[in-house]
Amino acid sequence: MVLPEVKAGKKSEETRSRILEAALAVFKERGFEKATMREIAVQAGVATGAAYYYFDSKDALVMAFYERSQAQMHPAIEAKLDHARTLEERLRSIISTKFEYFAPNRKLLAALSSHTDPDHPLSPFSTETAAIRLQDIDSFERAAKESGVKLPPSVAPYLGRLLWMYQMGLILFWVYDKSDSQRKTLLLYEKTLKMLILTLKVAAIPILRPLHRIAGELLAAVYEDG
Amino acid sequence: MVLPEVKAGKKSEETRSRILEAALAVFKERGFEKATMREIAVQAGVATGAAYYYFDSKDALVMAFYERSQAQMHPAIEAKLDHARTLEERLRSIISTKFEYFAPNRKLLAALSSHTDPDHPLSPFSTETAAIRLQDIDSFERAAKESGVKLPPSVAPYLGRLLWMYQMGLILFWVYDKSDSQRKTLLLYEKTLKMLILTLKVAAIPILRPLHRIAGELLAAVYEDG
DNA sequence: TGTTGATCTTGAACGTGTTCAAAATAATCT
DNA sequence: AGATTATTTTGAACACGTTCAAGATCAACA
Repeated sequence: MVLPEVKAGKKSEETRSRILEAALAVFKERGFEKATMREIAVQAGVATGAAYYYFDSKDALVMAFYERSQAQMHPAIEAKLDHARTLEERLRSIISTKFEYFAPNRKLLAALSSHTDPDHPLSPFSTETAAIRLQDIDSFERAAKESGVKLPPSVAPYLGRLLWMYQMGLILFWVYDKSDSQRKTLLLYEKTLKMLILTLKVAAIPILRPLHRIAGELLAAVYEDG
Repeated sequence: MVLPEVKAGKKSEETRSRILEAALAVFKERGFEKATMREIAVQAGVATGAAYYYFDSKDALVMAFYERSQAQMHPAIEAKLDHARTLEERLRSIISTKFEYFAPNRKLLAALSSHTDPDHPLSPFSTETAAIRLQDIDSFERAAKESGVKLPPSVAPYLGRLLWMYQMGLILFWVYDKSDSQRKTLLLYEKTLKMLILTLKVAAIPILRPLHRIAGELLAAVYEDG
């Protein structure tokens, strides 16, 4: 018995993607929570159980969307990173790509960011989303490294993860931003990015040394194994 | 028709609290998600529907626990604030009280912090939890004000809310902290508190002026109405 | 082609949170 | 007390996500 996802089959693959498309359509119409598996199945022209033959759960449908998104975004991000110069430009390459790509499905993204529990499959911190997360963190690491930003060795190793966290916070804010056209998020994005760059610039002044030391100790301990 | 919560009745009040106690017991035994309303009702010696006569939903049971906790913690916190001197001591008064009080129910707290959606009743950002949140923010404001910390007027008005956010982050980390005895949280608490105090101390140096300006603009815009 | 085994499809059934009409009980009024 | 109203209690029923045994379809091979 071969797992359906792995199989190269044609008909099967078509049914699977018909179910996924139906799901995304129903999610868009009703929102994730109000969407029912029965309606998704009907929309896809299959029995309820069929959806579960191709996807483990309702959550798994969102996960499939997330994985597909990442597969499309990641190469685009890597390409943009090639042509960016400053750290600011690099960070913008990553973050803006995500905003633009997810914009049509901003509300569906809530299903992916609404869970803080690292054990929940859809949490940004779960093992299920680990592959995507690590890929993203890599991009941030590359952005930082190649832009030649200088940081004390006690915090430098964590910069990729910290920048990923920063971006996650922006996205979270965005998902629930009720201001027109999410203008508050745009503001948060612009201002915090400026602050970040500025902070890195002044980070080297001697009076901030003790802060670096404590931050380094903290990061080492918190990230020690997980 | 008088709402049952408002009524001063004796028998009724007793049933209500028996249901709440049963709920907390079952939550503790099975965890919030695996606990069923039917088991809670049985444990309380009532029919399933009775739980819904006294509480709007399963979530509402957690909310009742949260409100009861706050009713007990808030006076304790205010009292401790009377005897604290430095800002650090004041912040410790608030935060440590919460950790100590919630420790026996740490995992149940996950039901309260697992939702980032401000529209979810149990979210720390929801209108349902607003009363508790505002009370807490008041404590932080008082702590900051009375300790005479000097901040530029562009960011000073937001200090209470920012400190509340900081504490919320600590609690969130704590709830999911899998290290033995949550030692990572303790570390995060100690180090970040030191960093916070240190940051406020050096905040006045001229080179950081631009950061204050941007931060002020950001906070004003983000908090403009909500 | 007929047979066998893998793949796919079905829809009934389960346990869940929740609702609600009906019944039981308590409180109030005449 | 008796009647009337308000409060409390019940448990069956609903819609949901999910499971699964049974059947239908397809692929490979003799």
